[in-house]
Amino acid sequence: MALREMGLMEINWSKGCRAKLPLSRVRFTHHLDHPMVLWQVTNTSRALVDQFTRKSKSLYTFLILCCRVGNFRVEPPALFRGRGEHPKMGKLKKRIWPSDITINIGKGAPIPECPIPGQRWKEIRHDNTVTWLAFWNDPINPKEFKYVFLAASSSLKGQSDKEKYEKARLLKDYIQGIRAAYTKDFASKDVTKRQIAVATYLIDKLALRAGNEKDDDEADTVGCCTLKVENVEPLPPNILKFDFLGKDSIRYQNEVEVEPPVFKAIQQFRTGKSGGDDLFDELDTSKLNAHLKELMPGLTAKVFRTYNASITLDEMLSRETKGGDVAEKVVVYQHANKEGILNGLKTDLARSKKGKPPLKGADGKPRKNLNPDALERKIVQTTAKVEKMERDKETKEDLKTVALGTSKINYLDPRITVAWCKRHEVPIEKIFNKSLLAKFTWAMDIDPSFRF
DNA sequence: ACGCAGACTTGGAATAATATTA
DNA sequence: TAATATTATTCCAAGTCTGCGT
Repeated sequence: MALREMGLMEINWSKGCRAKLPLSRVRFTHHLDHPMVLWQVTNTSRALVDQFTRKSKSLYTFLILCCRVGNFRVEPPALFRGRGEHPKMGKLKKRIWPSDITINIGKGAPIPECPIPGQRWKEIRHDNTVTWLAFWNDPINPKEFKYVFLAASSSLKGQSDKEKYEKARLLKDYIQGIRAAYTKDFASKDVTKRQIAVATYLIDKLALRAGNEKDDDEADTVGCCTLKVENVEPLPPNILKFDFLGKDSIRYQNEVEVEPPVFKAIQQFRTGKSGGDDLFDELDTSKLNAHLKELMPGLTAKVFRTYNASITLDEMLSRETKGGDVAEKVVVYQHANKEGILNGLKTDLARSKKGKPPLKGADGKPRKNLNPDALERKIVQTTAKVEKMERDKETKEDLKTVALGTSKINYLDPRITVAWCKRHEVPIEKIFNKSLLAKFTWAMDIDPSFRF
């Protein structure tokens, strides 16, 4: 790939050039094993780089990674909100000072001046095995870290995004075997094996998250491995009724028909336990992922979400695109996208649009008292709004009520979309907005025949 | 095996920008 | 032209997963 496409530019770092660079915008680093200058790109700076590139005659000494930084501001002091019933809600999030911040720059690079007189950085590191530019401890939970990373549009992020989708594509070659294996293990004599099999099935079929252990000072939410007995109710003959708070304290409620052996296994995992006990008492995410890794190199629980969302989009697009003009094809895409979400990630992406996480305060304090008139008006207004939404939902087949963006960003291989656009002569700008286009630069030159 | 530090992705809510309607 | 609706962007919380020391 050409340097330029990777967001890289080689420049001559001779004396003449040095004076012209807006040094206030320049950060030195050494990612990608090159001595390199990190540069927040603006039109002016891009023009300058072009100028240097043209003029330079002697040997290059530096690479400029011409890309944006993601979050370059520390979070200001505030009251911590948290989501759901968070034990630390309302805690003061204190100010971050330079003396809290560790920065990561190239060896021998000039240390950026500390913006507050009389203070200094906590630490200067020279670690080119990581991608962060700076970090500090989270003032709410000092055991955790906040980082400054590159923006999603950077080549570094693009590369790992691509790797993520390549891994999901690899799962295609293994999925049949994996499904056959776990189906067989539903009835295994070994409890651990049986639990692994059922958990993998739920992750695959329902797109549940892995479910790491959580501390007591975090909101009480669960994922697959941390499901409790009370979260999964077996309704004979073979329905499982799920009800739990997942990521971001979003409620997951779903009744699904499952294979009889799965139903039987769940019943058996529940026996002799009380509601608050772990359903999968033999399991945690590291055991589960260790097992998945034996089935496919690099396989972990989250890969299933990516795989299932992307494969669904790919299949739907190829099945449903017949003819029609660009506008009609865009509708086909939106529809496929929506179905993809509903089939694969219905669990929370779509659901989250409707219900709110329970935020009930301890005292259920009512909001500011409105006078009855205002209240009345508000109710009428809201009711009208709801009615309008109902109508829209029907007439537009619910297309607009599902946010298509979210899954596009994280779960759907952009090459599926780009290739489909090329095959059907739909301008990619009809599908991706500006930041998605920037984020998915790496996918734009894909062959039209690409299939996930 | 296990716990924990560390680094990275995911995702909803708030806010800002832009388009549409009255 | 102002009010309102829609879409894009920012913010930062909350997950996943790895690797390391014991």
